Amino acid sequence: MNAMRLRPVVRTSLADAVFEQLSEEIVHGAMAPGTALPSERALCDMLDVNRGAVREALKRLAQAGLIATSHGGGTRVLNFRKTSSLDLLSRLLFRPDDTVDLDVARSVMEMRAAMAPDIARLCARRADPKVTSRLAQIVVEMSEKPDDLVALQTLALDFWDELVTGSRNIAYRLAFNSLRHTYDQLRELLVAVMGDELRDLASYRSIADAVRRGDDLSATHVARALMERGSAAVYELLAAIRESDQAKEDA
Amino acid sequence: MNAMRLRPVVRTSLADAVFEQLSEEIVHGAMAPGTALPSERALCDMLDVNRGAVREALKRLAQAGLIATSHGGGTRVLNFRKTSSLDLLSRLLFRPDDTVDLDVARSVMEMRAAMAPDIARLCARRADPKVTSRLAQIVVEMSEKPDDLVALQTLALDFWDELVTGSRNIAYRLAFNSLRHTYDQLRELLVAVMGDELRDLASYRSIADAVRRGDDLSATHVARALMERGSAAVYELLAAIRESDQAKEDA
DNA sequence: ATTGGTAGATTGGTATGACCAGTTGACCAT
DNA sequence: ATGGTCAACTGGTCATACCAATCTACCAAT
Repeated sequence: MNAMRLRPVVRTSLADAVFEQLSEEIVHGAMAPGTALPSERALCDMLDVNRGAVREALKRLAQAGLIATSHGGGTRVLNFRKTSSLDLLSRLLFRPDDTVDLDVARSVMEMRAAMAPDIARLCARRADPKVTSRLAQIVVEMSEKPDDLVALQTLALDFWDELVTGSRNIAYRLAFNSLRHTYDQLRELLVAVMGDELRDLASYRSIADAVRRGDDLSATHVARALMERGSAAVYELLAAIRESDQAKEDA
Repeated sequence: MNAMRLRPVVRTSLADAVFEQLSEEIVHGAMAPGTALPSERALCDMLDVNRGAVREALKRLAQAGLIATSHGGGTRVLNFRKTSSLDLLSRLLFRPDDTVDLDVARSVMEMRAAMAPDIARLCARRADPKVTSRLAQIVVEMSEKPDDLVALQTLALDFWDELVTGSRNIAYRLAFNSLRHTYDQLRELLVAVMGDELRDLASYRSIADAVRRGDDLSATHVARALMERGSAAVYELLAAIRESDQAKEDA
């Protein structure tokens, strides 16, 4: 009986908690680039933790491109739009009030739509038997549960994961990781509206076939069409949400 | 007189030095995912630094998606191909012997070629007067030094930076940062071979005009053609290097 | 008026040693 | 086979120094 469905308990270290607070403050609080952070010792007092925890958090912030420290000169906030990498995306997705930032969601959909056709193209050019058979297998699994949207969503993500692997492009590989991580936080919200894309088994099969044949043109075009279906639906949803938010604001 | 051309001296903190060593070991040494790292105390002995420095470095590695720590359970190496973000790209570009990893270089060129047309498209749809005037200004500056390839390269990067800003897509914005950072390390190597692209002032002007007019189709097509010119040249160079390496290996 | 020097306060960087808190595995009782 | 216990190990937290770079303000020399 799996009825109890338990989730792992989350333990958060102090350094991680400090990182969360400060990164939130930087990306969502209005800390202008160039602003000086409080000194490490001051942060210790404010947060009531020891200096080691603060320093570990600051190192992470620096690694994420959010701050820059200089020995003796203090710590400053950077313009993360210029210095951060894609992994920041998932932190930008939710606003402090836990609502979704629609611009971020739109950005993700746009980028995946641009990347997917090229990923399919490269995969068709370079894929090895291992990848093609994995793709075929995923298509089979999709065909076995044509009505389980949640399962289809997972399988579709695995499908794209495999395509990315087959594209042998490390930049796509790393970018995909960040996009997927961000998208994962939207899955529940999008699973229904993207139903048309997820149920389009013919397209997935067509891509898998094109990859097997090495037909990069076909893979590109089918992938583009597939992306456009899902994207269009999502853009409509985002527009609808935007309107409804607007209405609330007017009230 | 700027003849002496001095560069800032680099100071490296202990934590940063530890981070460099460990990350290098993980991405280029053959540390299989799942491998356990030595304990923090063991690393202190091996590296002859205090534990704080080690922990700060480990926090950075975890932030970069290279390792995962569990309280009491040790620290393990992750599969960075699945857990890292684009900012790892610049670390992958150079091999331990300081030669360029050609696959990484190719990946960067491929991704920029796929992103650029869509960035131009979105910018044309959304650009505001500030962006369009900045673009026009950059084109003017490019026209003023049509033979200074190094200057043109910088201006071209600024041009694309501005297009990315105008696209109002935060995902592109962050991805571009990482790609640019990686590309910057290749600038000297590529400036000559990409001369055709960099000197193609007509295309840059055409894109800037299309953006101003809001002509997204035109912006897309010109950008695609522009990218293809440079990419083709670079792919030829990479193939040539590969052959020459092969020849050396046979000798 | 500009340049260069100095001293003190402030800030980040390093070091040590201790203790808390989970994990693991071996051993044992049931 | 299951669950309990304990010792060893590993990461997490803490307090307290002290070193090293910087900033500021003030001062001296040119």
